[in-house]
Amino acid sequence: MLSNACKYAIRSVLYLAIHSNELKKIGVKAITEELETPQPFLAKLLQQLSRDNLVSSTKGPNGGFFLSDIDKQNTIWNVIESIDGTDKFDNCFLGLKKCNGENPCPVHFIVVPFKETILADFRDKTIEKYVASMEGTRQVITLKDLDSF
Amino acid sequence: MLSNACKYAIRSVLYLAIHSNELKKIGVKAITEELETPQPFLAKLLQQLSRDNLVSSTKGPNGGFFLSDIDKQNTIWNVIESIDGTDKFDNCFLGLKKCNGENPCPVHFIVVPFKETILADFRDKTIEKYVASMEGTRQVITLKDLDSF
DNA sequence: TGGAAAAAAGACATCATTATCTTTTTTACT
DNA sequence: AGTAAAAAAGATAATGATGTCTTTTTTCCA
Ligand code: FES
Ligand code: FES
Repeated sequence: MLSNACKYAIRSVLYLAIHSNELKKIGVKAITEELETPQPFLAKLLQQLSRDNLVSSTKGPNGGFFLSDIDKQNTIWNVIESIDGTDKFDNCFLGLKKCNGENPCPVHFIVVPFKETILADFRDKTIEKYVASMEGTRQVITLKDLDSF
Repeated sequence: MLSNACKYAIRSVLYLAIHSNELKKIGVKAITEELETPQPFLAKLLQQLSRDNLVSSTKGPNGGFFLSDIDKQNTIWNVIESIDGTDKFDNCFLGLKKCNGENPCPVHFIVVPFKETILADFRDKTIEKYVASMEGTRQVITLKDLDSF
């Protein structure tokens, strides 16, 4: 469904939402250590997210990445748009040209409710709200931050 | 989720289940035209399925692929095992090392019910039953076979 | 003002998936 | 027996995703 790149990106954004702010920036190195992702690869992804104004960054000593309050008003969906594009969400699970209820493949009516649920989650919640709801249910984005809340 | 290869394979098997039998074999060319898949690529996949006894075939004039009654007792899950392997079904949707309810990622409780539903569908229904239930609900595996039932 | 820290940018390398091409084997039919 | 049809097998190519390396730019701080 999502590429590795996109998974890394989403977890990075959530990580930054939880652990960073304008006053506490985090370097690529620290992020990759936490998320256990390849370092230069994640750097590229963060550059991309930065270009699309989904994360903020400053160069130089004590620089690093962080999420501003404005950044936190974006959604996971925006991250997916930036890294993977969202086309694939329209594809049929079994590879039919079109996914629709008129000519449904055998798993269509299993897949669509799932897709709608997760899509609503990604599209309608801001990063800020996303993180808030994670705290409530003790969900994690890295095994290392089990005790972060 | 599934690779293109696996999607092609699943649709081929279902296609053969519907349209072929010991007396009516179908060549690669005809199948690829129906399913709109790359011809030599699908040939490879059918070879693989044949090696794993998921489809039957005969060489020579009037030869081709078909599903025997025994073949129809297999499942979609067997096809996935043969082409993609089933490891990825255990992976976390957001790329965590492990997917489990103790350290769930933010979408874990959305993904798991879907996975269980579709997995049950793939694992517990024989191809034969699968096709039978398709007929009931007018589901398709190619836009071309809308009028096949 | 010089040096170091960090992101940004660009070029390059590796790998798996996807796809094609060619040759061989089997088999039916004349 | 000879020929043609079809799958089987093996070699090769193209593509995109993944990952790395090097250089440049920006910025802080001493
Ligand atoms: S038609 Fe296949 S998932 Fe909708
Ligand atoms: S932990 Fe992510 S899907 Fe289960």
